Amino acid sequence: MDVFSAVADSTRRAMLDVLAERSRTVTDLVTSFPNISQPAVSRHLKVLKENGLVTVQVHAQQRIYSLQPNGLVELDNWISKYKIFWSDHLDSLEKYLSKNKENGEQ
Amino acid sequence: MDVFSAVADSTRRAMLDVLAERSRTVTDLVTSFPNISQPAVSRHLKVLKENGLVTVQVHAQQRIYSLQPNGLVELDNWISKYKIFWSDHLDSLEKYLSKNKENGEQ
DNA sequence: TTTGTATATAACAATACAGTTATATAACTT
DNA sequence: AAGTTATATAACTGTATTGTTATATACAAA
Repeated sequence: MDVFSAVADSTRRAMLDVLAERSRTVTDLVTSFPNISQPAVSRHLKVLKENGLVTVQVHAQQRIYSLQPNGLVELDNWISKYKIFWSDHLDSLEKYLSKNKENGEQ
Repeated sequence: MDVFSAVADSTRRAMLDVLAERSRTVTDLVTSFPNISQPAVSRHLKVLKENGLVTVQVHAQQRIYSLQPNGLVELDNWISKYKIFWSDHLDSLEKYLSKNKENGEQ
């Protein structure tokens, strides 16, 4: 599975959100996601790890998962190829902003 | 299906690449993707359209598909939430670049 | 050294998804 | 009008993915 599919799952994206607050053990995450079982959480974490989205620190029996940017950078690089296609939109935004500035409107 | 799943499919990403070169009819795209059938192409285009990744212009019996940035902007916005997590990496890149500049490389 | 805690993996079921062929729709051509 | 071209949709199939429960592993605690 690649990083695109890794973030395609909404549960995994929610897990990234939780990990963005702070690092968590698997048990912490199981508590944060009462809808799904512990094995399901572990497997999601495996996918996230395999795609450079989280790292693990071993701490006795606990595994502490942390957000890692690598996978997201890969996604960002992919998107950047297409950014030229929304320069028009940005231009429009710039025009809109400068026009309103002239008019004294926020 | 959301925009994350829309770009999770490698064929759809390849279609975006082809459309990034220039707008195409469905038949053009079918030619560009000899591995898959015309109905498969049409369904991929439907997914891309539903997620703001392409637009369609009707031209007689032909449909001309063009890349549209909306869906990609949505993805970019999502990623931007996490960009703070790779500021360290960017710092490293800056250091790397400035170091090589000093050394007269590249 | 037995019991408990934390996590991962195996095996399986249900669902989602991408592919196919066949067919429908709609516009152009003759 | 009849045939052709361009695209979409329907129905179906195979595979992938997510979830489950049961179990294995590995360390900690008593």
